[in-house]
Amino acid sequence: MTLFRLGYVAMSVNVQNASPSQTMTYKRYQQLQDEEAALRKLERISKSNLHNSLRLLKHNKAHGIHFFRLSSKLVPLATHEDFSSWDYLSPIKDELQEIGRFAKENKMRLDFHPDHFVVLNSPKKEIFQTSMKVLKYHYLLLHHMGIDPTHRCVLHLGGKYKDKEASLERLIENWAYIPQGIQKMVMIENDDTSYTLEDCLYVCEKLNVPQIFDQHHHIANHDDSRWQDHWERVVGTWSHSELPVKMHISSPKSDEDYKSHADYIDPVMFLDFVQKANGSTEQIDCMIEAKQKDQALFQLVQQLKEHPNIVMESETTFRWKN
DNA sequence: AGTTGTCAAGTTCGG
DNA sequence: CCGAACTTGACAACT
Repeated sequence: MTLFRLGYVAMSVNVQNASPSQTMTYKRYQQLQDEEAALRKLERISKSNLHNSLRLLKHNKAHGIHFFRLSSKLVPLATHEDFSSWDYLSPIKDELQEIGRFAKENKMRLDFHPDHFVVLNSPKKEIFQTSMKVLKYHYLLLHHMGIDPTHRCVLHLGGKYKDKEASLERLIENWAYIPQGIQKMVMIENDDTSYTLEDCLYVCEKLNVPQIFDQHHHIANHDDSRWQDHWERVVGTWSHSELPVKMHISSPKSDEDYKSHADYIDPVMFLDFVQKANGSTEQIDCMIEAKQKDQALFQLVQQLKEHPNIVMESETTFRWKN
Protein backbone atom coordinates (compact mmCIF):
# COMPACT_ATOMS: atom_id res chain seq x y z
CA MET A 1 0.00 0.00 0.00
CA THR A 2 1.53 3.24 -1.17
CA LEU A 3 1.79 6.32 1.02
CA PHE A 4 0.93 9.43 -1.00
CA ARG A 5 2.29 12.76 0.22
CA LEU A 6 1.24 16.21 -0.97
CA GLY A 7 3.36 19.30 -1.45
CA TYR A 8 3.09 22.63 -3.24
CA VAL A 9 5.13 25.22 -5.07
CA ALA A 10 7.15 28.26 -3.99
CA MET A 11 4.59 30.61 -2.43
CA SER A 12 1.49 30.75 -0.27
CA VAL A 13 -1.79 32.52 -0.87
CA ASN A 14 -2.45 32.38 2.88
CA VAL A 15 0.71 33.89 4.34
CA GLN A 16 0.59 37.58 3.47
CA ASN A 17 3.60 39.62 2.33
CA ALA A 18 5.79 36.56 2.18
CA SER A 19 7.08 36.55 -1.38
CA PRO A 20 10.28 34.50 -1.82
CA SER A 21 10.69 35.96 -5.33
CA GLN A 22 11.10 39.69 -4.86
CA THR A 23 13.34 41.05 -7.55
CA MET A 24 15.30 43.86 -9.15
CA THR A 25 15.44 43.79 -12.94
CA TYR A 26 18.63 44.45 -14.84
CA LYS A 27 17.13 47.57 -16.33
CA ARG A 28 16.27 48.90 -12.90
CA TYR A 29 19.78 48.08 -11.66
CA GLN A 30 21.32 50.06 -14.51
CA GLN A 31 19.19 53.07 -13.70
CA LEU A 32 20.65 53.28 -10.21
CA GLN A 33 23.62 55.66 -9.98
CA ASP A 34 25.38 54.26 -6.94
CA GLU A 35 26.58 50.76 -7.84
CA GLU A 36 27.54 49.82 -4.28
CA ALA A 37 24.14 50.87 -3.00
CA ALA A 38 22.49 48.89 -5.78
CA LEU A 39 24.41 45.76 -4.79
CA ARG A 40 23.44 46.27 -1.13
CA LYS A 41 19.84 46.49 -2.27
CA LEU A 42 20.19 43.20 -4.17
CA GLU A 43 21.53 41.66 -0.98
CA ARG A 44 18.63 43.02 1.06
CA ILE A 45 16.16 41.58 -1.44
CA SER A 46 17.93 38.19 -1.31
CA LYS A 47 17.86 38.13 2.50
CA SER A 48 14.19 39.04 2.45
CA ASN A 49 13.45 36.24 -0.04
CA LEU A 50 15.22 33.74 2.19
CA HIS A 51 13.53 35.08 5.30
CA ASN A 52 10.17 34.67 3.58
CA SER A 53 11.11 31.16 2.43
CA LEU A 54 11.74 30.26 6.06
CA ARG A 55 8.38 31.78 7.05
CA LEU A 56 6.77 29.58 4.42
CA LEU A 57 8.50 26.51 5.82
CA LYS A 58 7.17 27.39 9.27
CA HIS A 59 3.70 27.79 7.79
CA ASN A 60 4.14 24.40 6.14
CA LYS A 61 5.20 22.82 9.42
CA ALA A 62 2.13 24.23 11.14
CA HIS A 63 -0.05 22.54 8.52
CA GLY A 64 1.80 19.25 8.36
CA ILE A 65 3.31 19.94 4.93
CA HIS A 66 6.76 18.38 4.51
CA PHE A 67 7.24 18.64 0.76
CA PHE A 68 7.93 21.99 -0.93
CA ARG A 69 9.52 23.54 -4.01
CA LEU A 70 11.68 26.58 -3.32
CA SER A 71 11.55 29.58 -5.64
CA SER A 72 14.40 29.76 -8.13
CA LYS A 73 14.34 33.56 -7.86
CA LEU A 74 15.83 33.74 -4.37
CA VAL A 75 18.82 35.86 -5.48
CA PRO A 76 17.96 38.34 -8.26
CA LEU A 77 20.54 38.71 -11.04
CA ALA A 78 22.84 36.10 -9.46
CA THR A 79 23.36 34.39 -12.81
CA HIS A 80 23.34 37.48 -15.02
CA GLU A 81 26.50 37.80 -17.11
CA ASP A 82 27.32 41.26 -15.76
CA PHE A 83 27.35 39.97 -12.19
CA SER A 84 30.01 37.27 -12.42
CA SER A 85 32.25 39.07 -9.92
CA TRP A 86 29.44 39.63 -7.40
CA ASP A 87 29.84 37.37 -4.38
CA TYR A 88 26.15 36.86 -3.74
CA LEU A 89 26.68 33.93 -1.38
CA SER A 90 28.70 35.43 1.49
CA PRO A 91 25.98 37.83 2.66
CA ILE A 92 23.32 35.08 2.77
CA LYS A 93 25.22 32.13 4.21
CA ASP A 94 23.52 32.31 7.60
CA GLU A 95 20.07 32.54 6.07
CA LEU A 96 20.73 29.57 3.79
CA GLN A 97 22.03 27.52 6.68
CA GLU A 98 18.99 28.34 8.79
CA ILE A 99 16.63 27.17 6.04
CA GLY A 100 18.57 23.94 5.63
CA ARG A 101 18.63 23.30 9.37
CA PHE A 102 14.91 23.92 9.71
CA ALA A 103 14.16 21.61 6.79
CA LYS A 104 16.34 18.89 8.25
CA GLU A 105 14.94 19.20 11.77
CA ASN A 106 11.43 18.88 10.40
CA LYS A 107 12.23 16.20 7.82
CA MET A 108 11.16 18.32 4.87
CA ARG A 109 11.86 17.45 1.25
CA LEU A 110 12.88 20.61 -0.61
CA ASP A 111 13.74 21.03 -4.26
CA PHE A 112 13.91 23.41 -7.22
CA HIS A 113 12.51 23.71 -10.71
CA PRO A 114 14.59 26.25 -12.67
CA ASP A 115 12.57 27.96 -15.39
CA HIS A 116 12.61 27.23 -19.08
CA PHE A 117 15.81 29.15 -19.82
CA VAL A 118 17.83 26.13 -18.74
CA VAL A 119 18.17 24.12 -21.95
CA LEU A 120 20.64 21.27 -21.85
CA ASN A 121 20.16 20.20 -25.48
CA SER A 122 20.54 23.60 -27.14
CA PRO A 123 22.73 23.55 -30.26
CA LYS A 124 24.16 26.89 -29.14
CA LYS A 125 27.17 26.56 -26.86
CA GLU A 126 26.56 29.80 -25.01
CA ILE A 127 23.03 28.76 -24.07
CA PHE A 128 24.37 25.49 -22.73
CA GLN A 129 26.97 27.42 -20.74
CA THR A 130 24.38 29.83 -19.36
CA SER A 131 22.33 26.81 -18.35
CA MET A 132 25.36 25.44 -16.47
CA LYS A 133 25.69 28.74 -14.64
CA VAL A 134 22.04 28.63 -13.55
CA LEU A 135 22.39 25.03 -12.39
CA LYS A 136 25.57 25.87 -10.50
CA TYR A 137 23.65 28.65 -8.70
CA HIS A 138 21.04 26.11 -7.60
CA TYR A 139 23.79 23.71 -6.57
CA LEU A 140 25.47 26.33 -4.41
CA LEU A 141 22.23 27.34 -2.72
CA LEU A 142 21.54 23.72 -1.80
CA HIS A 143 25.13 23.18 -0.72
CA HIS A 144 25.06 26.15 1.64
CA MET A 145 21.73 24.99 3.02
CA GLY A 146 23.52 21.78 3.95
CA ILE A 147 21.17 19.79 1.73
CA ASP A 148 22.60 16.97 -0.39
CA PRO A 149 21.98 18.33 -3.92
CA THR A 150 21.28 14.87 -5.32
CA HIS A 151 17.93 14.76 -7.16
CA ARG A 152 16.82 18.25 -6.19
CA CYS A 153 16.43 20.00 -9.54
CA VAL A 154 13.64 19.27 -12.04
CA LEU A 155 14.37 20.00 -15.72
CA HIS A 156 12.76 19.38 -19.09
CA LEU A 157 14.62 17.76 -21.96
CA GLY A 158 14.69 20.96 -24.01
CA GLY A 159 13.79 21.99 -27.54
CA LYS A 160 12.95 19.91 -30.59
CA TYR A 161 14.67 22.14 -33.15
CA LYS A 162 12.65 20.48 -35.92
CA ASP A 163 14.37 17.14 -35.33
CA LYS A 164 13.33 15.51 -32.10
CA GLU A 165 15.51 12.43 -32.33
CA ALA A 166 18.67 14.39 -33.10
CA SER A 167 17.88 16.90 -30.35
CA LEU A 168 17.34 14.12 -27.86
CA GLU A 169 20.66 12.57 -28.78
CA ARG A 170 22.30 15.98 -28.45
CA LEU A 171 21.23 16.06 -24.82
CA ILE A 172 22.98 12.75 -24.28
CA GLU A 173 26.13 14.11 -25.96
CA ASN A 174 25.99 17.34 -23.92
CA TRP A 175 25.55 15.33 -20.73
CA ALA A 176 29.22 14.36 -20.89
CA TYR A 177 30.14 18.04 -20.50
CA ILE A 178 28.10 18.53 -17.34
CA PRO A 179 30.06 18.37 -14.07
CA GLN A 180 29.20 15.26 -12.05
CA GLY A 181 27.85 17.20 -9.07
CA ILE A 182 25.34 18.91 -11.32
CA GLN A 183 24.46 15.72 -13.16
CA LYS A 184 23.46 14.13 -9.87
CA MET A 185 21.20 17.06 -9.05
CA VAL A 186 18.98 16.58 -12.10
CA MET A 187 15.55 14.95 -12.48
CA ILE A 188 13.73 15.01 -15.84
CA GLU A 189 10.05 15.79 -16.39
CA ASN A 190 7.88 15.07 -19.44
CA ASP A 191 6.60 18.32 -20.97
CA ASP A 192 3.35 19.28 -22.68
CA THR A 193 4.64 20.13 -26.17
CA SER A 194 7.88 18.35 -27.08
CA TYR A 195 9.04 15.35 -25.09
CA THR A 196 6.67 12.62 -23.93
CA LEU A 197 6.97 10.27 -21.00
CA GLU A 198 8.52 7.62 -23.25
CA ASP A 199 11.08 10.08 -24.67
CA CYS A 200 12.05 11.06 -21.14
CA LEU A 201 12.20 7.47 -19.91
CA TYR A 202 14.63 6.62 -22.71
CA VAL A 203 16.94 9.40 -21.52
CA CYS A 204 16.42 8.79 -17.81
CA GLU A 205 17.33 5.12 -18.14
CA LYS A 206 20.33 5.86 -20.29
CA LEU A 207 21.71 8.55 -17.97
CA ASN A 208 20.48 7.10 -14.67
CA VAL A 209 18.30 10.11 -13.89
CA PRO A 210 15.00 9.94 -11.95
CA GLN A 211 11.85 10.54 -13.98
CA ILE A 212 9.29 13.09 -12.80
CA PHE A 213 5.89 12.05 -14.14
CA ASP A 214 3.60 15.00 -14.84
CA GLN A 215 0.10 13.63 -15.27
CA HIS A 216 -1.34 16.82 -16.81
CA HIS A 217 1.51 17.13 -19.33
CA HIS A 218 1.12 13.47 -20.18
CA ILE A 219 -2.56 13.85 -21.04
CA ALA A 220 -1.73 16.90 -23.17
CA ASN A 221 1.24 15.27 -24.92
CA HIS A 222 1.84 11.52 -25.21
CA ASP A 223 2.67 8.66 -27.50
CA ASP A 224 0.70 6.11 -25.51
CA SER A 225 -2.08 7.52 -23.33
CA ARG A 226 -1.77 4.57 -20.95
CA TRP A 227 0.95 5.90 -18.63
CA GLN A 228 0.36 2.95 -16.32
CA ASP A 229 1.96 0.64 -18.89
CA HIS A 230 5.20 2.57 -18.39
CA TRP A 231 4.85 3.23 -14.68
CA GLU A 232 7.12 0.37 -13.64
CA ARG A 233 9.91 2.00 -15.64
CA VAL A 234 9.22 5.34 -13.96
CA VAL A 235 9.53 3.75 -10.52
CA GLY A 236 12.66 1.98 -11.74
CA THR A 237 14.41 5.28 -12.43
CA TRP A 238 14.12 6.01 -8.69
CA SER A 239 15.61 2.72 -7.54
CA HIS A 240 19.02 4.29 -6.89
CA SER A 241 17.63 7.42 -5.21
CA GLU A 242 17.46 8.03 -1.48
CA LEU A 243 14.27 10.00 -2.11
CA PRO A 244 10.74 8.69 -2.76
CA VAL A 245 9.24 8.79 -6.27
CA LYS A 246 8.11 12.31 -7.13
CA MET A 247 5.41 13.40 -9.56
CA HIS A 248 3.59 16.58 -10.58
CA ILE A 249 -0.13 17.09 -10.36
CA SER A 250 -2.16 19.89 -11.90
CA SER A 251 -5.47 20.26 -13.69
CA PRO A 252 -6.39 21.88 -17.01
CA LYS A 253 -7.79 25.40 -16.77
CA SER A 254 -10.46 24.61 -19.39
CA ASP A 255 -11.01 22.53 -22.54
CA GLU A 256 -10.04 25.48 -24.73
CA ASP A 257 -7.03 26.34 -22.60
CA TYR A 258 -6.11 22.79 -21.69
CA LYS A 259 -2.41 23.22 -21.00
CA SER A 260 -2.78 26.10 -18.54
CA HIS A 261 -2.95 25.37 -14.84
CA ALA A 262 -6.30 25.64 -13.09
CA ASP A 263 -6.73 27.36 -9.73
CA TYR A 264 -7.40 24.07 -7.96
CA ILE A 265 -6.90 20.32 -8.42
CA ASP A 266 -9.56 18.16 -9.99
CA PRO A 267 -9.79 15.26 -7.51
CA VAL A 268 -11.25 12.89 -10.11
CA MET A 269 -8.22 13.20 -12.37
CA PHE A 270 -5.82 12.94 -9.45
CA LEU A 271 -7.55 9.94 -7.89
CA ASP A 272 -7.39 8.14 -11.23
CA PHE A 273 -3.63 8.35 -10.86
CA VAL A 274 -3.70 7.40 -7.19
CA GLN A 275 -5.80 4.31 -7.74
CA LYS A 276 -3.65 3.06 -10.62
CA ALA A 277 -0.30 3.85 -9.03
CA ASN A 278 -1.27 2.40 -5.66
CA GLY A 279 0.92 -0.48 -4.58
CA SER A 280 3.66 0.24 -7.11
CA THR A 281 6.11 1.63 -4.56
CA GLU A 282 6.32 2.56 -0.89
CA GLN A 283 5.80 6.29 -1.21
CA ILE A 284 4.92 8.81 -3.93
CA ASP A 285 5.38 12.54 -3.35
CA CYS A 286 2.83 14.53 -5.35
CA MET A 287 3.72 18.14 -6.08
CA ILE A 288 0.61 20.28 -6.59
CA GLU A 289 1.05 22.92 -9.29
CA ALA A 290 -2.06 25.07 -9.04
CA LYS A 291 -2.65 28.80 -9.17
CA GLN A 292 -4.07 28.78 -5.67
CA LYS A 293 -0.86 27.19 -4.32
CA ASP A 294 -1.24 25.95 -0.74
CA GLN A 295 -4.97 26.69 -0.79
CA ALA A 296 -5.35 24.17 -3.63
CA LEU A 297 -3.58 21.63 -1.41
CA PHE A 298 -5.91 22.34 1.52
CA GLN A 299 -8.99 22.05 -0.69
CA LEU A 300 -7.78 18.77 -2.16
CA VAL A 301 -7.21 17.36 1.33
CA GLN A 302 -10.79 18.28 2.29
CA GLN A 303 -12.09 16.47 -0.79
CA LEU A 304 -9.90 13.43 -0.15
CA LYS A 305 -11.21 13.14 3.40
CA GLU A 306 -14.74 12.68 2.06
CA HIS A 307 -13.72 9.95 -0.36
CA PRO A 308 -14.66 6.42 0.75
CA ASN A 309 -11.39 4.87 -0.48
CA ILE A 310 -9.06 7.37 1.13
CA VAL A 311 -7.56 6.99 4.58
CA MET A 312 -5.62 10.00 5.81
CA GLU A 313 -2.39 9.10 7.60
CA SER A 314 -1.55 12.69 8.55
CA GLU A 315 -2.62 16.18 7.49
CA THR A 316 -1.03 15.77 4.05
CA THR A 317 -0.43 12.04 3.59
CA PHE A 318 -2.93 9.32 2.77
CA ARG A 319 -3.44 5.82 1.44
CA TRP A 320 -5.87 4.28 -1.00
CA LYS A 321 -7.92 1.41 0.45
CA ASN A 322 -10.18 -0.83 -1.64
C1' DA B 1 -6.24 51.85 -4.15
C1' DG B 2 -6.64 49.56 -8.30
C1' DT B 3 -5.11 48.69 -13.23
C1' DT B 4 -1.79 48.25 -17.01
C1' DG B 5 2.64 47.46 -19.04
C1' DT B 6 7.48 45.88 -18.53
C1' DC B 7 10.99 42.65 -17.33
C1' DA B 8 17.67 38.91 -18.43
C1' DA B 9 17.29 34.71 -20.04
C1' DG B 10 14.70 30.34 -24.94
C1' DT B 11 11.73 28.03 -28.14
C1' DT B 12 7.84 27.58 -31.00
C1' DC B 13 4.39 29.08 -33.89
C1' DG B 14 1.66 32.15 -36.77
C1' DG B 15 1.44 35.68 -40.16
C1' DC C 1 11.87 36.38 -41.36
C1' DC C 2 10.12 38.74 -37.47
C1' DG C 3 7.20 39.42 -33.70
C1' DA C 4 3.99 37.42 -30.47
C1' DA C 5 2.78 33.76 -27.38
C1' DC C 6 4.10 30.81 -23.88
C1' DT C 7 4.17 31.51 -18.44
C1' DT C 8 4.84 34.16 -14.37
C1' DG C 9 5.12 37.17 -10.25
C1' DA C 10 6.87 41.42 -8.99
C1' DC C 11 7.16 46.11 -9.53
C1' DA C 12 6.92 50.69 -11.71
C1' DA C 13 4.03 53.78 -13.72
C1' DC C 14 -0.17 55.05 -14.60
C1' DT C 15 -5.30 56.37 -13.48
